[in-house]
Amino acid sequence: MKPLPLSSSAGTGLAMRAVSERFDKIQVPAAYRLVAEAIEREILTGRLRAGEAIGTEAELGRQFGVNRSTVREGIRALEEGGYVSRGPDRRLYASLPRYSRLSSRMSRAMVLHEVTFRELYDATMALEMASIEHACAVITPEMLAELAANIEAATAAQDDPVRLSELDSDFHALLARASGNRVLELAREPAGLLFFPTAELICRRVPEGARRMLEAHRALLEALRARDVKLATTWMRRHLVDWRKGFERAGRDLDEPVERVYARTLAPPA
Amino acid sequence: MKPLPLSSSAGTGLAMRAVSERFDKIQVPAAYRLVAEAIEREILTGRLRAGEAIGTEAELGRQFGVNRSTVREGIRALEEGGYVSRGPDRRLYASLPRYSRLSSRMSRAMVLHEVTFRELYDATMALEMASIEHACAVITPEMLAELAANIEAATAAQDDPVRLSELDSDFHALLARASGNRVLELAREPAGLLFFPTAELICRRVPEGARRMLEAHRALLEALRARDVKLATTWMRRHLVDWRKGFERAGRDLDEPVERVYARTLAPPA
DNA sequence: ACCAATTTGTCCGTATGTATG
DNA sequence: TCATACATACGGACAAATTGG
Repeated sequence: MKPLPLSSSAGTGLAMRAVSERFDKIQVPAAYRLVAEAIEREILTGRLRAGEAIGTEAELGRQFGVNRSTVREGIRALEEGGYVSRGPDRRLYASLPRYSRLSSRMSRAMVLHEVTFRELYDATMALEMASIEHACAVITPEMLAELAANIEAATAAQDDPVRLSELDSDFHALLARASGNRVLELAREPAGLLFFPTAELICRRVPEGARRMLEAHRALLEALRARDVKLATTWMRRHLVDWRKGFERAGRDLDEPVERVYARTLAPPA
Repeated sequence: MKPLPLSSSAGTGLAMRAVSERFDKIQVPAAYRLVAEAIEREILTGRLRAGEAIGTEAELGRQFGVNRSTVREGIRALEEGGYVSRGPDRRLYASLPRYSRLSSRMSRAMVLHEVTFRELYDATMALEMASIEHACAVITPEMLAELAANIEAATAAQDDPVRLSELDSDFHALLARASGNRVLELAREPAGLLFFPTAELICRRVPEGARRMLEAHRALLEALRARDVKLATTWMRRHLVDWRKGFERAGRDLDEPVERVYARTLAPPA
């Protein structure tokens, strides 16, 4: 059994090479991969726009000069990547990879790599602070209304930990969206998908958990309304420190790795 | 041509449904997808560990009771997701999704969604500040040595913008790794893949660009050696503000969307 | 160094179910 | 209702690469 080269790959590819070997082993790309790359390239360059029909499998096979089975293999890869999808009529359409899909993949990868709650906590702290800071500057009345609706729903669901943790996730997702920064929104999502569901655990184990969470959310909303960055960031920090205290009071250790269990519940694979 | 439902999906799925329709349309999952999910589940739950052999296509077909072509389609999807990969012997092995793969896909998605350099800049600011802050606390002599080596290489390559921007990317990737927080490392990577390559442009257009970049990197390294958080964060902020000035002096506008061009050069779809 | 077995990559032909007109 | 077009899946076939004797 040969060890797979699972190169973690940070840093531009400077692969070590034995000096005795002058050339890399030549490898012919598989036909199905060439098909996939050709179609992907059309989308990446914009020649194929999202929503446009790709063509039938048979036609693609004819164009590429390969068998239909080969086309199908390429299609499967593209489908997984989110670059093509099937319409209601089962035909092929070009499509843009959806954020949510990518985020949940990242989350699952983090679970498999056994990241700890501490890593999750520290990263979330940085990302949520940035979100609220930017949101303060650019938040719209519509987003304020959505946040208020979220808080209202949470107030009504104070005794339902499951629902409450869902609403907590949503609240912070809304905040990120309110920041008007999609890069930030995207960056925080994978961690958020693992972090915020723990609110359920905390609400179950810590009596005042739900109350403190709601109190923080209300304060955050008020600070946003007043566009008071200082106040908002203070409350966000307090909110997250609260989470940490609750997590530990629930008998958990920050240095535990995130459980595999989450990987299953995450994103029912399409 | 029907509009594809590209649901952006923030907020827990509360899909609108016409009241007249009592049931969702029933849909049978495709066989190849069941194959893929079955194998993916084995890996997610840990029953199949990374590096373990999956079995031959023919054998899988026999076990699942489907045709080999169907197995192959499922394999293609899993391959794209990073859950299985081919060994040097072309056999199938379970595998963990690699960060770099996921990151570059995120980057490409951001390009396709036409995020702006401003979004990239603001997010990078937050993420790099957090990285350097944590790195200050936990950096190891080994990582300090790697950073020093990077700076040395950059000093030697002062007149080569391409090489210089590669080294800039690497420097910040190393910083993130030095933070000891893989969640943070992962969160910053997609933005980093788009942000730091712009150093090439800046070095070409702004005469003092390379010098200032190196100066900042050296100062960051010194601050890390001294474990001086205050100094380190100050320099990081200065470094990024410098980037912004350089970007604008190069005649670019922060509110431009990131070019499609990048999507092509990004991550040759291995 | 040669050979046999195994396995992948690709291709072909066909049957079936379903959606559209 | 019928006919067409298409995706899904199956079975079989062969060349090339790899492995193991």
